Amino acid sequence: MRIPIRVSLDHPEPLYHQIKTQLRALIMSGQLEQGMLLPSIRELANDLSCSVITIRRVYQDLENEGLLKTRQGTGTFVAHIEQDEKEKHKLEAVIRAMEEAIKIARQHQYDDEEIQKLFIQCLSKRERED
Amino acid sequence: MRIPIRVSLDHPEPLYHQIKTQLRALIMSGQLEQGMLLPSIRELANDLSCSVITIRRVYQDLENEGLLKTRQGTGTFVAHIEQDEKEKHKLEAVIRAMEEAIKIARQHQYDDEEIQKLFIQCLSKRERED
DNA sequence: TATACTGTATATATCTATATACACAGTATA
DNA sequence: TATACTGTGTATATAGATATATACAGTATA
Repeated sequence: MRIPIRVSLDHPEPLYHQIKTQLRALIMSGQLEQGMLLPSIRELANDLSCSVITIRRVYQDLENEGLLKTRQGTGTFVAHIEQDEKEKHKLEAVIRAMEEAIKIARQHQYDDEEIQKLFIQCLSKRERED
Repeated sequence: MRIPIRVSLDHPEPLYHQIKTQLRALIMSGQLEQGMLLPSIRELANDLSCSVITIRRVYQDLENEGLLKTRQGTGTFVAHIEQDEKEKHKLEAVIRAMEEAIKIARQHQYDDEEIQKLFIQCLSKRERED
């Protein structure tokens, strides 16, 4: 299976962090099921055009968080996570992102009415992913 | 004058980039007027509990963008920027932040209706800044 | 038991952030 | 008008984080 992760190099956020955040989202949202075998570090590194070491760091970090199980020579698997924990993570991640957007809008002196209007515009013009 | 900039160390975004983005917002939103003398690099570094070099990099980067003018021995000043350019930057920055939030919400399998509802909730519960 | 796949460890380059020492501009005052 | 002082930005050297290539070790299986 091909993992739908997108990274951007001109982003200020470190590469390993972008990948880690997106992979965590895929697991916590249930798009990757418990027990599933992930692509090998080499395969994913090749997909994302980055180094094997970067992917390894991501897998290792997520294993330390309890989201993955890795066995040398065999591969890396999605661990079991309680449904409660998944729901909690999802909501927190989304709210954090929204509060960040609101913070930036307010920094630019937009008032709440304008912010809401702009957001609904952004939401309705759905762009395609290629 | 004290510049209202907030940084967080546990953020994945580099320090100089956080500061640069916020200072740019203050200039582009008109909160810092043309010709205004900014705090010295030492003063701002002390305010934000970071190194003088980090602030220097921010001032230098923004000077290269044409937002600041700096004179050795004298200080760093806000440059003149066309109103059109300011408006353009403001809108782009805010829309970028909102699209990022929407992207994350969709990654977590929220549908547009839920996203809008959550956003309005976040917007209405205005938290105080200390 | 080859061999081709997994993850792992070591060494190197670049980016981020810092401390320290230096050079330039303005101002008070002897 | 010298001169000392305080403020400004600037340059060099160092430590840590991030990303890489390359070589190493464990596991499955033909």
